[in-house]
Amino acid sequence: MDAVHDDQTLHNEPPARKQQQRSIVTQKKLLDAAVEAFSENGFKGTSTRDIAERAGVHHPLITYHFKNKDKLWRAAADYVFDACTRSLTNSLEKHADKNPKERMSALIRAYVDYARSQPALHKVLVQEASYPNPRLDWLIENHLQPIFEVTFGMLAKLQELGVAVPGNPALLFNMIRLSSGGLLALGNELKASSNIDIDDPDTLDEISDMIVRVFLPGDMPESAEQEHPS
Amino acid sequence: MDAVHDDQTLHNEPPARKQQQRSIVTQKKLLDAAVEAFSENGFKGTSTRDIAERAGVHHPLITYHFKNKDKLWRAAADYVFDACTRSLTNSLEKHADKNPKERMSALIRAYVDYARSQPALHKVLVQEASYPNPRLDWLIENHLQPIFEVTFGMLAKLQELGVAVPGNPALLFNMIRLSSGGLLALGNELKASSNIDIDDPDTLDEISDMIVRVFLPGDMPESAEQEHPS
DNA sequence: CAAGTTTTTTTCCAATGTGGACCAAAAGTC
DNA sequence: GACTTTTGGTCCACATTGGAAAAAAACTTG
Repeated sequence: MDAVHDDQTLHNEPPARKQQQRSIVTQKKLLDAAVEAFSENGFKGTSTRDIAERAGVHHPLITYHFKNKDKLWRAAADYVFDACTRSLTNSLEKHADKNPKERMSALIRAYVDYARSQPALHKVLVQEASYPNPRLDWLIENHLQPIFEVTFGMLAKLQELGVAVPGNPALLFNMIRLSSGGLLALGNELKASSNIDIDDPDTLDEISDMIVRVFLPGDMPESAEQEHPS
Repeated sequence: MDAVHDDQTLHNEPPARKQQQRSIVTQKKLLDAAVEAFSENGFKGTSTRDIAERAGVHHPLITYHFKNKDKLWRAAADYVFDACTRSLTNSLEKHADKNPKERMSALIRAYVDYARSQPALHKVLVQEASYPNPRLDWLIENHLQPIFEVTFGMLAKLQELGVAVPGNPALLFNMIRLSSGGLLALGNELKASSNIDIDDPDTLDEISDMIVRVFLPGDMPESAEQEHPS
């Protein structure tokens, strides 16, 4: 009777019957619309009706599928950040045999690509970090913290090797994150103010290349070139 | 009868009498409140009543002083961006006799300091750049374009001198801008996610130092050390 | 196909937020 | 003391808000 209690969203009671295909489609449409709307207008500035309209769906379906606005926001955040984490993890696995600099370069590239396909990643964060609020805490605990810790370590290692610029690795990490995510979130502005077109695939190459060149200027030392998969 | 027609806001008819002190105070209170509210919740997500409440002022005074919400937004943007431009211009004048690298370093420092005192600078931009809209165009034309052009030139020069990292100067400029402005806009998040406290004055030093170290890694060549004030 | 379940549609609501108008009182200016 | 600027208090017509409820439709499963 209530999709909120399905496996897809909450795990209370096992559904007597499996979720229908059209239900999955509506949920996805709603999530996409929610991400778009929330990233444009923030949590407070977005109405559930606006989301439903963007999704091309009757608005009471939000109540049906996600219970309420807050839970919809969380589902939308999961949707975006889980995909991001998957994409980053994927890159790490794919380049597990490469040296640390190449691994980090690939990670940056993966992040840039994802931020391009989903600029909401950065926008939602700026929106929620604007003032202390429970959604921000939730976001940090559930999505940011895990990725950050891994990346801090990688960066610190690269600093030891003389590849990454020295200084507080946390600061370094956030500068990298903001340079890439921010550029792609400001797409509309950059085109008009700086003649940068993030829709041009070459621009993406240019961005990730420059980030690597700027933040990881050193070459890998010979000794560490081959071993050190840890 | 209508403060909107005063010199302070629009320049239609000269006021028969000079603006009263308390009027200036309320305008300032409203502008501060507007900046805060707009940067937190975006244009759409902010109500004039919310602004009036933050300012501790009866909401019809907004109509009186600024005519409507849109004009209030523009006045608030002027308020923030004019101060920023003043601060940057000031830094440039103050270091007019220094060499290009030192001049740019000081400029970055001035920007970091201003972004700290007014995180709305960055937030408002991300808010408005979220989707094409007339306020964004207005912002670019009236506030961003002028500063950008000057800075592009300075950066290109520094690239020629081998001080700044090579690559599209516009991209470089925006990365610098995002690294600094973004870090300070994400203050709430950074404290919780990365243990970075932007309220600590040392952190500000650390940030501007790292930006210089990262984006302007080269030393000034001997030859250009002394001359080249142009 | 028929019973039972999931999903969607339609309609409704009560609350409150919306930007803005209006005018009388108060405070300031000349 | 005449006049103007600024503020306080009130009101409005209306749109939007998140959400409830019930009936209709679509689908699944036996």
